[in-house]
Amino acid sequence: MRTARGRDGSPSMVEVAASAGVSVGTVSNALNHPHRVRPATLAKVHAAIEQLGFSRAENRPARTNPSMVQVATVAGVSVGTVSNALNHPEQVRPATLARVRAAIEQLGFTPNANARSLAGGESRTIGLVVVDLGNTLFVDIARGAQREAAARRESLLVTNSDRDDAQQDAHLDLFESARVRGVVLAPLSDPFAGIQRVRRHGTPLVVVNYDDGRQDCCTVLVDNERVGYLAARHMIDLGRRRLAWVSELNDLQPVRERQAGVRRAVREAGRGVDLVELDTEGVGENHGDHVVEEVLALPARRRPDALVAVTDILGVSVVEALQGAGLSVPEDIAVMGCDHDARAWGGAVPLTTVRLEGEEMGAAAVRLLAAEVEEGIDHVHRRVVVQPSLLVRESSAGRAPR
Amino acid sequence: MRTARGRDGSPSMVEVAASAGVSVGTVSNALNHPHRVRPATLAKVHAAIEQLGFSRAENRPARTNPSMVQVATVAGVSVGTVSNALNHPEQVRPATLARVRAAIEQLGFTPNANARSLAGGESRTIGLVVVDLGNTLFVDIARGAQREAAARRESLLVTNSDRDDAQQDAHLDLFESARVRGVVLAPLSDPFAGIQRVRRHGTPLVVVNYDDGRQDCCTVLVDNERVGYLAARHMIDLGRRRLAWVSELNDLQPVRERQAGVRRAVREAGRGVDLVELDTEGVGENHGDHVVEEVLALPARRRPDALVAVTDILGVSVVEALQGAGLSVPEDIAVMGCDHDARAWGGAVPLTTVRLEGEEMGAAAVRLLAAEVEEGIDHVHRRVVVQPSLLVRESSAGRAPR
DNA sequence: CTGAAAGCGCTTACAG
DNA sequence: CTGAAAGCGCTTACAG
Repeated sequence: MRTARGRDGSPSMVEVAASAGVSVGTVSNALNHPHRVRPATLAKVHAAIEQLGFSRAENRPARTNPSMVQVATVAGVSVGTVSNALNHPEQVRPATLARVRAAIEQLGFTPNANARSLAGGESRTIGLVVVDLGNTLFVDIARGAQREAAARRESLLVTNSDRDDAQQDAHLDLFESARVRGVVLAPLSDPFAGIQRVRRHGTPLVVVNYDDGRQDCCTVLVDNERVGYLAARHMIDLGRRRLAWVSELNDLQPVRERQAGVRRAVREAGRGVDLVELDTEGVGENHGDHVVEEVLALPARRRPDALVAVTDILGVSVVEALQGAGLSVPEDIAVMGCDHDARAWGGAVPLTTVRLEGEEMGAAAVRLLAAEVEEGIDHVHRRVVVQPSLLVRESSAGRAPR
Repeated sequence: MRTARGRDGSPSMVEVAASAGVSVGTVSNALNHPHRVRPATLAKVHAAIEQLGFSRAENRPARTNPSMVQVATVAGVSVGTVSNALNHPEQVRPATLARVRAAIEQLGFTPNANARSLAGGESRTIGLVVVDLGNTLFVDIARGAQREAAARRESLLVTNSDRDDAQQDAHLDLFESARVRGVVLAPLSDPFAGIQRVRRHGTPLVVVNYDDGRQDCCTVLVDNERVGYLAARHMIDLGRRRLAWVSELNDLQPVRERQAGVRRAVREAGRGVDLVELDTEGVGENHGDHVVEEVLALPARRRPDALVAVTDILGVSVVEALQGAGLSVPEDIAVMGCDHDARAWGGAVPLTTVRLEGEEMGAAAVRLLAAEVEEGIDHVHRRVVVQPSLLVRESSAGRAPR
């Protein structure tokens, strides 16, 4: 078993505690708040400290990183050569390189990125400000951005604005003051102000998942029209003929676009396929109930045989309400959602959905950022539209034969 | 409507596109890949560019942040005074302060945090390395850490190691090279190597959600024994008498501890309450089926009336399997999970669970880090155990009367 | 291939 | 209360 020793081999508090026959917490108190410890115990602890030669100073070394000057001294070269060994090793004689690397290893040298960025005038980190890490889509975006950044030998730093505009601004400023190479923003609402905030400094910026229609910066978007189209088309392909679009009727861009896609699929299908649009007055976990009442109130021949919900959360809610009313899914009514939201994965009937490909979105954002950095003054903002994909599960297609 | 103009009022590509009657993409192509654009269109775009006085250089200003020297010049003071205005405003005469602030505002000055950290020798950002952002617990931890950091006027930067030790190491090094004030690590597995990696530089470090038993650093832990105890105790309080512990039988610390808590609750309940322990051979989405078969195979008088699953994911799986077998939850058998995992929120029957209080854990970690920074050489590592709490929902208590 | 020196944008004693 | 100057730890031309 490894024992808990300081790097110089001095005993740790764990060993003191063991030797004194008390808990580590008691040792801590004995050192910091001796009045909280009974005199007898205090004596035992001090005896153990004495015996083991324990010293707090050795136990927790002061924070100190060796600098390039020290590396240079140990290696017997100049600071410039250490820098070259780090950044342009091909320009350094192999023997020298070896000496420098040995010194780096020996001292445990970790370059100071702040000094590096200051002197070199560039940073290799990208900042990602995300509206809600509780939503799977944004975790996927972060994952994809991370992957693409790593492939380009850049680091990704994430920040969660948690649906708060003030935090979002603070995080944009944070990355600006860190002089990151660029910022990816997945905003809560119209990011106009945020964009200005970043761009007035000329910092490259990519906005993800929000189309402000202005093209002030590069953008990565979901083709939401296609989300709706894929969903409705799937139901039609399964032979369903009376579709219902289940959504809150609001003006949010993604909602409108998905609805348009559903309508197009129904239109393309021609006669024989109908569409009814049902308002849930909300997209929360319980908003399925209301819609299901509406569905059941319809005369049998007009009752839909397929429900497409605007989100997975809503879709799950609808499935539950249907089952609660004694209907079976998908036999009586097929149901699906949109988003591929992990919070909807636990349902009684696995929900068919349209997946948004967050990882691809995150990766595309980092690629756009890299392009903007490379192209410099010649850069022209682009928009990338990531295509969603259908994910068929039981709520539409039924249980696969085993 | 706001129009998309550069900060100097020059026209944007959007306006060029509108004026030429083409899409923004076409303008982009006309500028960057003229051969892709038909000559007639090209002419229209160039005419519009001519007419509007559009210039790419103005459209995307080169990246340039004003420095304190420029602020000082505009304000008519020295650089040191600007610095004081920023960091020790109480030491600056009000009139001077106002001039400096006006200059900062006018120039859009954002201090360079790298230079600041280098000169001042300290940073106000904390790094959080998290094992899996897809798991709600860690998102909650990040949220709590963020909140506590903000309250202390520090920034939190998050990194997702995505269950990959190599990434975890890379992220620890990243934060080390950024000379952050301290690091919070929620590790995948035994973090011994990672801890050494950070601590050899004396960087403050707090480990969350992993008890390595060595006390080399401050730690924030869940009381997993109590997780199990609360769960079993809840079932017993509801009048259930034949409990089953449903879990993969493995040696993971949290699993062992939760099991111990369940046993203690049953023991305390005395005669009349039994416990059977069922092995799921996995904790995935489908591992409930196997256990339910086992349950149904038991003679009626030994069949459990309450199942406690080690995780929510498993709990949801168990509920589904029971319902699939025609049993009702909680009437025939009450079920609950542990973790309060958002991925289990969509189930047909809302799952009773024991919540891990991730936000509190994240906040506690930042507090420990702050204490370590303040106490310096006198710091002694502490461990904070965060108490879980019971969250009662339908799967154990049934539907609340409406 | 290597070294000496300037400079990145700040903060912090220290004078005044 | 304000300014001049040193220095944080690097990178980058420029000499040699």
